[in-house]
Amino acid sequence: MSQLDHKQLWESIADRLREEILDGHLPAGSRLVETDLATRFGVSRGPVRDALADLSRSGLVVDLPRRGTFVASLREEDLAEVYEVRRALEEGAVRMAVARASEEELAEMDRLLSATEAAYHAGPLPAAWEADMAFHRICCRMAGNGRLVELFDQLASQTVLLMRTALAERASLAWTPPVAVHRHIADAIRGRDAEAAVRAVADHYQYTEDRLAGRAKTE
Amino acid sequence: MSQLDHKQLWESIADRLREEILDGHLPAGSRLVETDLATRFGVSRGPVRDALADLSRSGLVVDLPRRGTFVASLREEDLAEVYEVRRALEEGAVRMAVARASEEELAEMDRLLSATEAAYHAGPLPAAWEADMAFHRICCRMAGNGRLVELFDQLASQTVLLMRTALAERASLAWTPPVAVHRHIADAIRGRDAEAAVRAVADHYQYTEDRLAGRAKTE
DNA sequence: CGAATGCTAACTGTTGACAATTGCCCGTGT
DNA sequence: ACACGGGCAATTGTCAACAGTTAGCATTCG
Repeated sequence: MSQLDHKQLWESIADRLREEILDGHLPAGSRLVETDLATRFGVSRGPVRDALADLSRSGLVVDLPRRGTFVASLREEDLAEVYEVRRALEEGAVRMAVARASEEELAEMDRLLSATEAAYHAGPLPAAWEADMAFHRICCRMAGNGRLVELFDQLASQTVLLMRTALAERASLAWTPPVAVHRHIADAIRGRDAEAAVRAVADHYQYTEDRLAGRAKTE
Repeated sequence: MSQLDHKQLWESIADRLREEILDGHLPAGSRLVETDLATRFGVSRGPVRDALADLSRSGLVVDLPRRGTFVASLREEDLAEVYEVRRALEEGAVRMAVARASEEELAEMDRLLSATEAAYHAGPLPAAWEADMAFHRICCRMAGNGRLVELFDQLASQTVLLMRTALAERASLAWTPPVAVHRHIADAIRGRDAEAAVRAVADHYQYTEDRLAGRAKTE
């Protein structure tokens, strides 16, 4: 594992920035000045530019030419877009997972499912959301399609940022992960029932979208 | 439209490189030396790096750290991956398109459909493939989801590169766009029948995958 | 007093150069 | 003849500097 520790400089920077954005340390709309970041990380502007380009690809920052890069401030229509694409992706993912999931992966899925329930009952919501996302991720990984996982990860980070910014504006958006629905998905995959799995994912997202739309209206 | 003609330098370079890769002028596996490209385009290495990073995001080139960037040489398993993700994405896309497609977009779709048939009957296959891809693209655009279109475009360029490299190795992979299946999809969208549209897309990709798998076996 | 214009400061896009690492080639030893 | 090791060229990663552009502010004119 000598080729793996050779992490490119801009990757480390991107990781740290991503972390600071997702944990709210860098609020949405913040301006990211290349020079400042360069001095802060003790490097030149080159790697910083690369890191920002990567974050821009992930949709965590927006890059206005000649004007600078800012932490993305995603709106509710973005939330809807992200969820729509995630639904399409995950419906396909579980169909593939039904055909390919290994026993180890199924066990891992069960473990994450229990973790979600535990976090849900324990109380602190952020932990539950993290577990929720991990469950969705394993669903995509079980599809055995690297490109699909990559796209999901992009959408996942956007979801996290979205939840944070949306939540900062309106606490009423807070939600609890639907563990019961997750279990439907898990059961369908374990039972190798493709149609049921797809339907379970569709229900899941239908529920989520309805919920968000409902909240938006009641506000 | 004074802000649109200010195309970033690296964008123009990326466009030209993408073109040369997709039309086969730069064969798969070619080494792309930053210095050479810089002198060739009359710019510095900076914009070239940005352009290569963008192409790397699209999956058209692979970037080995400290070793260089090469035109991606995609294999048959990559083809399978790309088609799987495209299927998932487009199934979702047509479901949204059924709910949102405007009359103008439907007309555009019909136009592209006719163009595909015309190109198919005219003879030159590359033109037919181009029309085929344009049809798929309008299906995604009708979904009214910018992120989805972006992801589709990435997968589309990979598909083109893939078809070219695969075809160079084995001429037996040549195929003709299934215009009849396209018409099924178009009819379902125009008829606002979501389930039929999804089924039509699924059939389309099932057909394509079977065909590719069959060819691979008979060879 | 408001709006338009010119100035200033700051930041990005781009450039050229330096340093570090990699792969290759050749010589040497077995 | 072949494997191994050292030196060399080539190429990337990184850095510092320059020039163009943009936003903000003061000034001036109507």
